[in-house]
Amino acid sequence: MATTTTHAPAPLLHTIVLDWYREHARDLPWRASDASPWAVMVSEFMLQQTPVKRVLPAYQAWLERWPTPASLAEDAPGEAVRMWGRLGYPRRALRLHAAASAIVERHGGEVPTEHAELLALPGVGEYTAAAVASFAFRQRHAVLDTNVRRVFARAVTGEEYPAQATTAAERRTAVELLPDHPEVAAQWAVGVMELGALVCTARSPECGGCPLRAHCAWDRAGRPPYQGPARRGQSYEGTDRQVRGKLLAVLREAHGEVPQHRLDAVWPEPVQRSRALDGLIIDGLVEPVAPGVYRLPQ
DNA sequence: AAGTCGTGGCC
DNA sequence: TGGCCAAGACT
Repeated sequence: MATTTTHAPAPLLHTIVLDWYREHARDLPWRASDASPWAVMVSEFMLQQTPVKRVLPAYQAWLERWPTPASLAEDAPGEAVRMWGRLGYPRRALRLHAAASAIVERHGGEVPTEHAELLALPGVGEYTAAAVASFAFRQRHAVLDTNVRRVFARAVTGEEYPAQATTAAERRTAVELLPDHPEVAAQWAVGVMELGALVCTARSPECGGCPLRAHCAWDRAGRPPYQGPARRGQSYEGTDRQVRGKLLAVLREAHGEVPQHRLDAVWPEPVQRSRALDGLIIDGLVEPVAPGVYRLPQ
């Protein structure tokens, strides 16, 4: 099947994005030339669904305490959960700790360089494996995060937002547009992401400052609003997630064992409270030490 | 494959 | 105000 190319020649797009990135890229610590692969991996875990601004201080503190996978693996998983603080989705802390252990066990303490090996680590999915391989090891991979998907949806497909789940067509676009040379591909990947983060944003894109405007299908079509199915929201008030958050906050700040009554105090409804606590235990975020006594996992 | 999983900031 | 969104992974 022949590939239909409706966008500008790829090499032109590459030049535009690389030039724009060189001029406008944020100075983020995990992009520094001396950032280790481990540092890049830590940043990617933290950036899964958490904004850059909130990640920055946590990232610095984390790497000061655990500058290598081995140093984290030697500590208790509960310490990782505590250091995670209020970044949200604390299972990521547990998975990062498990990934560090796997790196020690399977890779001699060095972050693996192969995409497949990265993908096999706990908490590392398609995106994170590609991101670490690209950003830390300067390899050629299609890096499809929410920013890149949005830029492609607009510039290539002419739609305001991508579909809920990543489609095969999106992967084809990403691969088709990937520069041949690995180092150029790595710069392209981070450049498109940055463009999505700073200019081609979800709510109020600044098309006036977009280097791709002349080549953007969505802009050419008059920037029609999103037509697809309603994107499901993330309700939070009154959910188990909220209760879990409150319970875990108590355990994080306790530095030791916590009696039942202190957990009971955070949520009045006993059935939901109990269900939330059970969920935390099942997830390994909380450890029961005796009847009615809990702590972070050791 | 649609749901679940935290937290905070923005308009 | 409250819904929407933020470098996803997992089941």
